[in-house]
Amino acid sequence: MTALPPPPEGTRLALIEAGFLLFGQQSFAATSTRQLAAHANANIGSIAYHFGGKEGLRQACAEEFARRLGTVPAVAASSAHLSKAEARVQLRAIFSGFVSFLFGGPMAETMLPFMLRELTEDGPGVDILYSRIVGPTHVRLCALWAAATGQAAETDQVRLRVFSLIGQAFYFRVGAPIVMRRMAWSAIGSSEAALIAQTLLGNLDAMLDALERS
Amino acid sequence: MTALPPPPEGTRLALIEAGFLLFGQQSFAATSTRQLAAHANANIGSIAYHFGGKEGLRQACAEEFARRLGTVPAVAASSAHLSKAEARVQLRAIFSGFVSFLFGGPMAETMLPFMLRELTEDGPGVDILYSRIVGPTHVRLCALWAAATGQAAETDQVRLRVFSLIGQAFYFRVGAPIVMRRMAWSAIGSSEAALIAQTLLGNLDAMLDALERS
DNA sequence: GTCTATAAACAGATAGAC
DNA sequence: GTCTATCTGTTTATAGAC
Repeated sequence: MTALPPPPEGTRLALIEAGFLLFGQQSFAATSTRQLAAHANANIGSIAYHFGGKEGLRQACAEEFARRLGTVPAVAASSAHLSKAEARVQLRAIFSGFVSFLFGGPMAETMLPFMLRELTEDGPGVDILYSRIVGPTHVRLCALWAAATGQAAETDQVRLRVFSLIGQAFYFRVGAPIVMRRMAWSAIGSSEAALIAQTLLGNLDAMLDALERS
Repeated sequence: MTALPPPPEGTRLALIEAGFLLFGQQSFAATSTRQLAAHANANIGSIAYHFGGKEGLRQACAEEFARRLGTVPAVAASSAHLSKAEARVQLRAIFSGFVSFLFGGPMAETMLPFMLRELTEDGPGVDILYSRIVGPTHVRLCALWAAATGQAAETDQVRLRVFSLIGQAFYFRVGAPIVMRRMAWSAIGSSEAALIAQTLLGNLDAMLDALERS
């Protein structure tokens, strides 16, 4: 078993936290090393010392993001011998947890905006996120979907269906500024997140029902 | 009837096109006025002359985006007296058109990345996009949804359901780097877009069926 | 390992010739 | 309307004291 990297501490950690916050809020390009150092109560030179430069800090943020996500209790590892009903229950639970993670999870505040930026800027975080988190998790979700519907897991159809499921939740996060206007919400707190989750779980049931009937 | 603003021409147009391309690809902050001028085959001073500065060019890009979207044949204006079946047909057509727009439309190449950036950077384009395009269109979609399901249109439930529908398509665009890896696609062309549309139209039917049965 | 001073490049805005 | 030269400020990276 390979040793996991140790969590960062001290100035190094403070700079990474500043990176999550500022890169996420303002984008990578718009954030200056002076701002980063100020938020971390460090000096400008410390960025070069610890990470080699601004780009190195970005990389370190992406790796720390993946490291922390890796410590979250993963979705059920095995779904080979689940009944349809059991698989549906698990899917609902995972999906519901995903919505909570997006809108209220402990990492949602700063780390998630950072990763959303990496995605839209096609930064180095995308590779790390996909290979360590999204890829493996998507495979497991496809297996669960297959167990819940009786379809074969590794088909384009199932993969796309699972992405469409994730996308519904994801949009409410990325498109939050738009959604909030239309819903006349001033923020998306726990009660708004509950409404969203309710809508999306309804969709999940509708999709599963439709596939079971056919 | 208020006169519509005339389409921009010449250097002004060239700068706006450069803005779509570069702001969309690199973000607003990462794009320099020199780059913009070079892509437009203009000089640096022309940005100040035509738009007052870099921020003014961004605003002009957002306005031009909305102006062009406004020339696209709008979704059916009236849906008051549609049967459930007719409303479903219209919803399917609009939704299918939305997927085509996202992945193959003439504006998809440069203007859409620009607006996605505006969304994640919460730029001035969001206001313009919402008030002129998204807001009115969402209202009409809710009316169609209501006609197709028998629900009342202007409820939180219907509004969120319609957003969840849009979000499915939207995700495939924003999360394209992720999706392409998992699907082993090198690009999302028309055949991949057709697969996505097929998946999402299946979801739409499943949702409508579920609501009709209840 | 921390911090400061400085260098070299680059930014956006502007004044003014044409 | 177009283009150039320049001003002023800021950027990242680095060298070197502590």
